[in-house]
Amino acid sequence: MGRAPCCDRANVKRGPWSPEEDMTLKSYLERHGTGGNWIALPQKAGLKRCGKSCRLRWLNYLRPDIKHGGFTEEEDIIICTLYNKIGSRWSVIASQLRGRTDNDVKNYWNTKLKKKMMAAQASHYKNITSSSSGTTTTPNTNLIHHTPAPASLIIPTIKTEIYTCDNFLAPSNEGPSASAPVNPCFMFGHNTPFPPAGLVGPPVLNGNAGHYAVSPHDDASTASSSVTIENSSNNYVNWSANGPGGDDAFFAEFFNDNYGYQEKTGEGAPNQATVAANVWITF
DNA sequence: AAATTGCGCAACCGCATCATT
DNA sequence: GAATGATGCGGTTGCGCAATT
Repeated sequence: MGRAPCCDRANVKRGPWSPEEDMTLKSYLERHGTGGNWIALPQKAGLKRCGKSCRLRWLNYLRPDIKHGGFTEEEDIIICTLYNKIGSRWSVIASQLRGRTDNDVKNYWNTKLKKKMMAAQASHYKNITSSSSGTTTTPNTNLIHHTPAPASLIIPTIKTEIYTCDNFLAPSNEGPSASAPVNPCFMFGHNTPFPPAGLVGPPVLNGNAGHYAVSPHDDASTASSSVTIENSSNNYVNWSANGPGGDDAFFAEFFNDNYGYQEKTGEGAPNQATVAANVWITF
């Protein structure tokens, strides 16, 4: 047996609210407040509506200081950022935007912003592929895209993903695994197309170590370089290049040339490049 | 001009969580 | 601790309008 409905559907009005109903509800709430009980409110206010419907109407439409439409670029960024971070928790996202309701943000995302973001992604990907050598390559959906993000829509990705060198195992060696982290097919996998579309290379993989990235100048038999991409509020790329022939300079140059990362200078930040803008990652 | 399609938005539904008894 | 009721939330639906055919 299902749960009993919150109100008698046969005796409540449904569908769009009339201006008279709006006025009745608004004036009642302004005079008495909710009284802590939405279920009893419609009867007290003289409305033939379900309490839940009254609550929704008030929160999404009648409440003072509600804004409708006209989302700004700044709001777009906040929504995208938070959606990346926490997913579809619209009430939390809406709470960060003055005058916006969860319903409004949800509708805006589903009807406009999602498409806008996807179009921006597609455009950015197209730019990358069109600037490559002209050979046709299969789009790599795990490719990591880097700045600059499309000027019209910067998508700050807050999702924290830390990849260590072990995440770059070659598909041919390891095969897909449900529990394995997403292989970004960066530039260190065995038998993965390299360079990825639009990028130049090649660093080569140390075949013995299997998991490690090494520069073309490293001694592949002994070097054990690794790269960590930390994509969070303190976006940066880390690398280490240990062992004989380990080539820090190569990685510094590689990230600078291909992604616009600027190597940090000074003590305390060796082997680390800060990202000039936000990192944009497609999974 | 009429029919069709697509879009935006308000509202509804049902489940999850919280509060009270 | 269990049962019950109220509230909050996210997914979905359906209507009205505009654009397109």
